[in-house]
Amino acid sequence: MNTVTAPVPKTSFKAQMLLAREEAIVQTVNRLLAEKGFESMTVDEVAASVGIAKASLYKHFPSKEDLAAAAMVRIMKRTQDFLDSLPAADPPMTKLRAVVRWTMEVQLAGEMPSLPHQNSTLRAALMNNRAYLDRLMEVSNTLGGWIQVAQADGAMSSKLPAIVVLYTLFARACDPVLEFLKVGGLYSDAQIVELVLSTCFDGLAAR
Amino acid sequence: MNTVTAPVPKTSFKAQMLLAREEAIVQTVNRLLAEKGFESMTVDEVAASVGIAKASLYKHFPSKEDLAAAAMVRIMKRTQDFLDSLPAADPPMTKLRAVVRWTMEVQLAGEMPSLPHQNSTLRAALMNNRAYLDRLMEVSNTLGGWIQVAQADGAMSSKLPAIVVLYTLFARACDPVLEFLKVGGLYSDAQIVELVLSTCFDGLAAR
DNA sequence: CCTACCGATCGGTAGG
DNA sequence: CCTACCGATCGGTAGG
Repeated sequence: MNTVTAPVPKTSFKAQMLLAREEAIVQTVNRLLAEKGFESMTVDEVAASVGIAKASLYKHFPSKEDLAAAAMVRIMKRTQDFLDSLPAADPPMTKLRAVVRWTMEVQLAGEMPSLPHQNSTLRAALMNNRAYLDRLMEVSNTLGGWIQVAQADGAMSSKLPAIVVLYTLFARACDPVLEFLKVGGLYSDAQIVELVLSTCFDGLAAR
Repeated sequence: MNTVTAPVPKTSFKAQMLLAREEAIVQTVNRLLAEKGFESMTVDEVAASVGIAKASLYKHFPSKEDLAAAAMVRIMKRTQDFLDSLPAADPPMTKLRAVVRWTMEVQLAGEMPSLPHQNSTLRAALMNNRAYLDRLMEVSNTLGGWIQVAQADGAMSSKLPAIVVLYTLFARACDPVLEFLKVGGLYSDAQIVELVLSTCFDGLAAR
């Protein structure tokens, strides 16, 4: 029994330490991407913030792009976890509002990595990253299903193609209006979320 | 007469050459800012694209930030010119839709410099740039007036503070949804503009 | 011997 | 206006 079970916690402990360190790294990268974006974030900064040597960082991730991609995979996982946590019985429109509200709260908390710019090296790296694409597809499929049902039951506008609605929901996760309003200081975070949520779902025109 | 008029075209010619060069520089910077953003745009790239030496660039603009600020001032001027060109008799809501449509067309044409990120050196430079702040204020005041009238006459939702509406309109100028839909290739530029315009003014919820 | 990690420095390139 | 070049800092990796 000892000869069988003894090595297990040994390797498990090592692997656990490794994973804990990687989680700390990715969490730091996530925060820095939210604060300053991919181009302005430096690898030295990441290492210093985690409290390890830069060379140690490269033992875990082979490049700066891979570092950022891991953070993008993490936020996609968190998003999917949130989607899975929503009551299945809720109307699709309620769930869609809930996820947009959640992404805005994440952004206001400084935990939403900003999308890479069009001609970024990160963009190209993400488009070749299977783990990221799989997660993105998973979230898109879940949201896409809800959008179609919401349009079918009349809660959501049927004038708009589902893909346009999907992109619009994604874009709200990095809407600069949230930051502008926060800097303005006139409204609380909760008020900002509800205001932008209203512009998104109800529109600017009077109803 | 000659002694009076002769020197005028001489200095005017020199100044005209200077201004023409500066306009060429700023136009190039504007395009590059739209393509890749401030952090990824290099000064060497601007010089090469304009067709002058990098050192010559610094004869006109003292820093990379000033180069970018000149492009931001230029787009603000273009925006104000467009606002002034709108028929004064048009309802405010019509004019607000027109300006959002115009900014989207500019973005799709690759001529809308993307907003600097939160913790960018450019952001700080712009906040200390009188010319930029004056232009921004001018555009904001014009739009702000129209928003108030549109809310008073019932065309625009009165639930939303005017400042939220103003920021939302500004944010549409750099909405990533346009680029995503363009990359998707399913819709023409004109269709993309009308679709996103609908999400902005009518919202995602059915009416 | 291995792993994990460090101080120091690599080749290139940024803004100026 | 250009060629040449700087202090610094970038992403990434050497040896120990």
